[in-house]
Amino acid sequence: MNPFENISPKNKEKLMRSLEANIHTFKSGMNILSNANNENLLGIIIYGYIQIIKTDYNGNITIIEKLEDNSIFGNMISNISNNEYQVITKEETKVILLDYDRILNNLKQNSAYYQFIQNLLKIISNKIHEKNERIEVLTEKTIRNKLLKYFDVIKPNTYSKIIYLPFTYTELAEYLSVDRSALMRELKNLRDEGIIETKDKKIYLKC
Amino acid sequence: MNPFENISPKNKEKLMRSLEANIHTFKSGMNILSNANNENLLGIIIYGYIQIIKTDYNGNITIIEKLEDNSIFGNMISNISNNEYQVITKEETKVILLDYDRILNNLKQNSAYYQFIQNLLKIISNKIHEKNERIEVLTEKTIRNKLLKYFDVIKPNTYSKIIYLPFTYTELAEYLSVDRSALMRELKNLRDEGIIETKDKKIYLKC
DNA sequence: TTTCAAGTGTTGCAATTGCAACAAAATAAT
DNA sequence: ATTATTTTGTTGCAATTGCAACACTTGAAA
Repeated sequence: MNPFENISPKNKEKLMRSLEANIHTFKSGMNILSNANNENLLGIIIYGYIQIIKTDYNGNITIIEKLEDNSIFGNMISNISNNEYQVITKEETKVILLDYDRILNNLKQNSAYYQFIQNLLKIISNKIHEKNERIEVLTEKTIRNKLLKYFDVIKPNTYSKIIYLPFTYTELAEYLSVDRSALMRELKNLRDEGIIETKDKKIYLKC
Repeated sequence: MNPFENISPKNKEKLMRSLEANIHTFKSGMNILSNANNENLLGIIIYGYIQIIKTDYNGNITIIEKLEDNSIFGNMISNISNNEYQVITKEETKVILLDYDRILNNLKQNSAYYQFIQNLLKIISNKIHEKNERIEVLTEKTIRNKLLKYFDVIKPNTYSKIIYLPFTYTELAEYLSVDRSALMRELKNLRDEGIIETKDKKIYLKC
């Protein structure tokens, strides 16, 4: 969803000026926000592709989020409050950078501003929902149960039997936070036991 | 934080009327929202105590969230979209029930409404932050790393060496989604290796 | 004060998982 | 079209974990 939904281009410009927005274009491979750790930022991607990654003490990299056009990110919204996290452009990316506190405490109360706040609320509510789903999956104790819960969570409705993975299997292992080879093994077990069938990234639930 | 911060009692009443709020008082042990699964609800606790619990197919109960005065809950915000989840009062509890879609699409744009939206945004941002922290912890692969990451996440600042657990160890095992006895064993290992010291629910980090 | 429920602490054992190290297949880049 | 890189698929083995079954302690309720 676009954070500027139902806001005219003219009003958007005015709003951005009153919130003192900074617009930047970054080349691919740049580390955004590296020098802005103490500010409370909200970023909006106009176009491009960004990954929020985490580098732990061993140097292992985990992709936390992948963000495209119209996505929002920021200290409050994504987990980039400490320096293990980095916001990296993966191609040329244009972003609007806003001061989150200024958004929350803005005094100029016009309709474009309020529409903007409403839109943010919708987008963030949706983010919470996604995070709850991930927690639900991660809370399962075995890889098998993580997988089945994941299938359950992403299938379009209760009665769906077919799932199209939005991930590679490597990425799925990252999302479930399990070893990739162990994930492949468990998928094989599920196949052998006739619980699922797989064809590339298409999965049939047989129960 | 109170969702009605900076809103006068008078304006609060007016706002609640325009949003067609329902105010209910529930006795202890009631299952709120049991009959409202298809509506998109936002609840605000005026006073009382509520738990969001999850009952899985084996009948195991997990406490997802504990909510007290001024807390908010709802399909969009907490993960109560499917019927495995229940919102249970644990003592007499008074709540305001609002239609979330009505909040988001409200047309009566007055300052109390916008203050309310701003407050919700702050509260929800904070919730996201908490969920990100839980995901960070759950993503660690071993119990040891989950524990150390948890200590790192809840300690008041980078240089703190003392942690006061806000949980019983039983609840901590639930939060980390690991077997309780395995958690106790790992705590013992950490103690034996001189990495931590424990005294009831106080933990000293020795590194 | 006694009784009951909840939390803590421990252990052996089996099951699950991560790790390492491959080869083969599929994609992307030159 | 060829090369390089990423992804998939597999396996043995060691390490970690969950489970079950205890006893003991603490705290709340009767």
